[in-house]
Amino acid sequence: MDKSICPRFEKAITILSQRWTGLIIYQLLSGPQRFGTIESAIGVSGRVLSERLKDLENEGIVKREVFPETPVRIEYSLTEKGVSFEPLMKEIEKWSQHWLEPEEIQ
Amino acid sequence: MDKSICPRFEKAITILSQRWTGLIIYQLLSGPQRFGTIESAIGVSGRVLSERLKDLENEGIVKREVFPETPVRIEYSLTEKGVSFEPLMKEIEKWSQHWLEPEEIQ
DNA sequence: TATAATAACTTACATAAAGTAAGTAACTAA
DNA sequence: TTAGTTACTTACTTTATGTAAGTTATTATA
Repeated sequence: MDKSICPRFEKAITILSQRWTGLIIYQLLSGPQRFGTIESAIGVSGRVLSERLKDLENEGIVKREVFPETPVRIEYSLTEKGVSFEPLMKEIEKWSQHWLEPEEIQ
Repeated sequence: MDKSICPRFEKAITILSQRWTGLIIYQLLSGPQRFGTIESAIGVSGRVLSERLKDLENEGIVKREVFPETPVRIEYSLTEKGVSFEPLMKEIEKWSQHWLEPEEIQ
């Protein structure tokens, strides 16, 4: 190995390269959401979603808030650091609209 | 499932969420490179690199060129579609420099 | 009082993806 | 004839993810 890649860049792309992470952040950009909503919106399994949300919380990207109602309501939302992914997501959107044809997907 | 996410966006983020894909594209942005160079630059295993390069060729993102020297030289480079990832990579770089501290990385 | 419902997980197990290291092909140099 | 070089491929192991059932906590319903 001979890695000359900036470690900060590498860390960032490692976060985004984790399966589901990008979609979770993208989904939360539309506002705070519950576990089950994210799960069905992006089609991730509960097992992995649970794992990812913990990781993202540890990274300071996602915030978890408990509302002691019945049944309990838990909302996930983006921190400032999480919201800062917006320009990047816009770039992905822009790229996809320019370079991907609807018919050639899948 | 209830997916209301734009399929083009989803496809784009699926490409980027594949482990190593982003780093391979980033690495090739600095110019055409050989298999072994990419392998050691980003630290991916040959087995997976081989797989990813084929995928990226099929997506029209990477181009493979054979030079019949001895030993044979094969160069991988980005197509126009591949180069178009540059602004996106710049955004990742920008984000990482703003939001990641060097000391907190691994 | 017992049962059911709901949300957010967690656990156990199965399948898929990625890592490791040895092997192959094609060619030249020693 | 043997060794070296590059770009892979193959067989096998380890890790990640998917699936589906189970758990916890709380209230509503029969």
